[in-house]
Amino acid sequence: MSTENPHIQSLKRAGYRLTQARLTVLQVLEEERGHITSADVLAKVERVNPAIGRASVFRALELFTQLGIIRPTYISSSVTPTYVLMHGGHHHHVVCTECKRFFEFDDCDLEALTANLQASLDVQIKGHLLEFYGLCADCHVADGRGPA
Amino acid sequence: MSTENPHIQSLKRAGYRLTQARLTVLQVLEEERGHITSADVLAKVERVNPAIGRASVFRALELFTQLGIIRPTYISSSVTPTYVLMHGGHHHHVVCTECKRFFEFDDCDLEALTANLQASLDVQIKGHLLEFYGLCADCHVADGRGPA
DNA sequence: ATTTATGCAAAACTTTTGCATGGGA
DNA sequence: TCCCATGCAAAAGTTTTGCATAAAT
Repeated sequence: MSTENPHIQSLKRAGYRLTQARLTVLQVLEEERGHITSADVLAKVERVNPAIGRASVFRALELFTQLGIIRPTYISSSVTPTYVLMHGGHHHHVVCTECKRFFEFDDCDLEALTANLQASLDVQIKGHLLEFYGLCADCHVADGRGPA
Repeated sequence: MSTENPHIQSLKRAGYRLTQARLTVLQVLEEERGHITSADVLAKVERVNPAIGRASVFRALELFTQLGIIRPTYISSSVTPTYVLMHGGHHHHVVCTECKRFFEFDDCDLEALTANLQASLDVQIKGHLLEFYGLCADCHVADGRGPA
């Protein structure tokens, strides 16, 4: 992870220090291709550098969220949040509500809507979250749902 | 909350019993116009009917999520999930990341994208969640962010 | 009548906080 | 050197589970 890394730039630009804890959390997030839970981040950070404390991991996740480097989302019915690294501001999912698997896509074509909302509500929009829910190919074959 | 309530219909149709706990949680969710945290649901349910236990509230939230009646999401940098009732499949927000206020809108124009995804991924899409994040008029006036 | 769903209370986790100390800038 | 950020460990929350009982159908 070089110093030219855009997320590291975000940290520096905002005046935060480039500490071992923050850099390691960022490294773990970048090694993860999709979503990752806080528990997984904790485990992987510990594996990379056991000297880093849990609290610092949570503090980094919170800071990164504030800075827009990651976005916490829900992809399952569970209560454990997952984090996604924001690359270029676009990262979306189609989540199967049955098996919880998800598919990613980047193209969302929301520029017009964004411009519209900014004008009508007088807000500065910095990002968005778009998720579709439904049944994946495997699950929409036979789906009789009911009480266990 | 009448028996014709579509969410109650969903429960019945799926073969689940219409219990006090479930109906009360649903009532609380319907009284809430926007997002609500589990803690708030717990508190409001307790206010309406103190005889209902916490566990049942969580069980209801999980069941409703499975049935697509509500959707857990993240709207702040915190780690507490919030739940939104899904009305008619369209209900969106612009959330101010600073003051957490949010604005609603219904028009999202995602039909083309939906059709596209269904075809390319072979999924049956049943709904979607779209949220924009940014700064509201009050908050984008003076915002110098940085280390405390 | 049959079961499903419940309430309770304890257990299991997860996340946050306070504070003395270390490490970036 | 300065003071931001850390690690530690305990506290504070939150969510889940097991089980006997209540209450929907």
